[in-house]
Amino acid sequence: MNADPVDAILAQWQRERPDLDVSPMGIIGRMGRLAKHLERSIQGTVSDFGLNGGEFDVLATLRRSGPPYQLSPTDLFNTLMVSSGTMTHRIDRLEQADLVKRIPEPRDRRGMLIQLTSKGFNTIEKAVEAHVANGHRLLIVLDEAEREVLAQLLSKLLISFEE
Amino acid sequence: MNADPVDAILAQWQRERPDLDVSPMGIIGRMGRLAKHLERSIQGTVSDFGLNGGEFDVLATLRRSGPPYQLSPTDLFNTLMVSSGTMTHRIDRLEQADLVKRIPEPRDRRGMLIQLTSKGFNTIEKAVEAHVANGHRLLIVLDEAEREVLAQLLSKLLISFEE
DNA sequence: ATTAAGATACTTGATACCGAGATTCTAGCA
DNA sequence: TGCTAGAATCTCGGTATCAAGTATCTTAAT
Repeated sequence: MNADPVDAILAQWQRERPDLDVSPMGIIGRMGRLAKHLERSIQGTVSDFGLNGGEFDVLATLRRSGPPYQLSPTDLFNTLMVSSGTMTHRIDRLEQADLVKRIPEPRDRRGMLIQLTSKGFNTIEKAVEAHVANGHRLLIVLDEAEREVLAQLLSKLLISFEE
Repeated sequence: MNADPVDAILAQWQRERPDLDVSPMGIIGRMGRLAKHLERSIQGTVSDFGLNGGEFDVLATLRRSGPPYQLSPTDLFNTLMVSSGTMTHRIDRLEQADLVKRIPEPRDRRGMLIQLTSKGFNTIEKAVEAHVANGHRLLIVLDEAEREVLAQLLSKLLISFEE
């Protein structure tokens, strides 16, 4: 049973504040650190394709939505949990790189649709493959059963937030 | 077996790219979303004490290190996984708010030690209590056994990153 | 004592993000 | 029809972050 940095943190709290049950930090702290590690690994993978993590997320969201590979900015920032201002900025950069284009929403003149260009499609196609391969590599330390249990527990927790 | 947003994402990929095994995204995607939710919840909790998430982390790290509640900036940014520039900025703000003070490291004139002030100590004492209470609330959907399993799996994964 | 190598902290410049506000438009109701 | 509430997008100002570079200092070897 190896120790990780969070075990040391919990031990410190136990010593300093024995009156507190800090066990939630065992989960929350690990989740925070893991998310940082994962984000850095993703960043490193997709930078080979000229993308950063946020840009990758936008392209991937459009790609997996299926033909004609277009979504509204509102759909995109709701899906990706960022502000509208952040999404405008991301779209600006992706449009400059000719990876997406803005087209007017025919049924609502306020709205826009963001569509993958063919260059964007080809880019995300390769980037996703690299991302998935990287994902398998990152999770190599967990066997199939452990991954299943972990995904299930994370899902349960996630549902409690998303309602 | 309720569904979460990530299940929908996996189903989309299955439809669009049946050649790819995107199962790692089931864990990585959930972890990313959960980390965002957790970060926002923490932010909301500690803002009652005039802190943001990063400032809370610094004060908590000093507090749990025990008397005399002082660490070097290098220890702090290594522990918290941020750059030295970020840590300089955080310390600047905390020092302005009279929550920490910089004192010269006696044995190394390059170095500084960051020490909790009594105001900083009192602030983090209350903030940690609120943070811990919030943590229990966030994890309420998991029973004791589930939390144990989750912490264990996260730890296993974390260790694979931190070596 | 001198020098070289490495450690430490800070500074700077660029980037990404958020929140609030401005603009434009739709939809529903009187 | 005319009006109002709200939606969709973008703009703007402020802040947090990182990476790279600078200055200072210690340590160890000569």
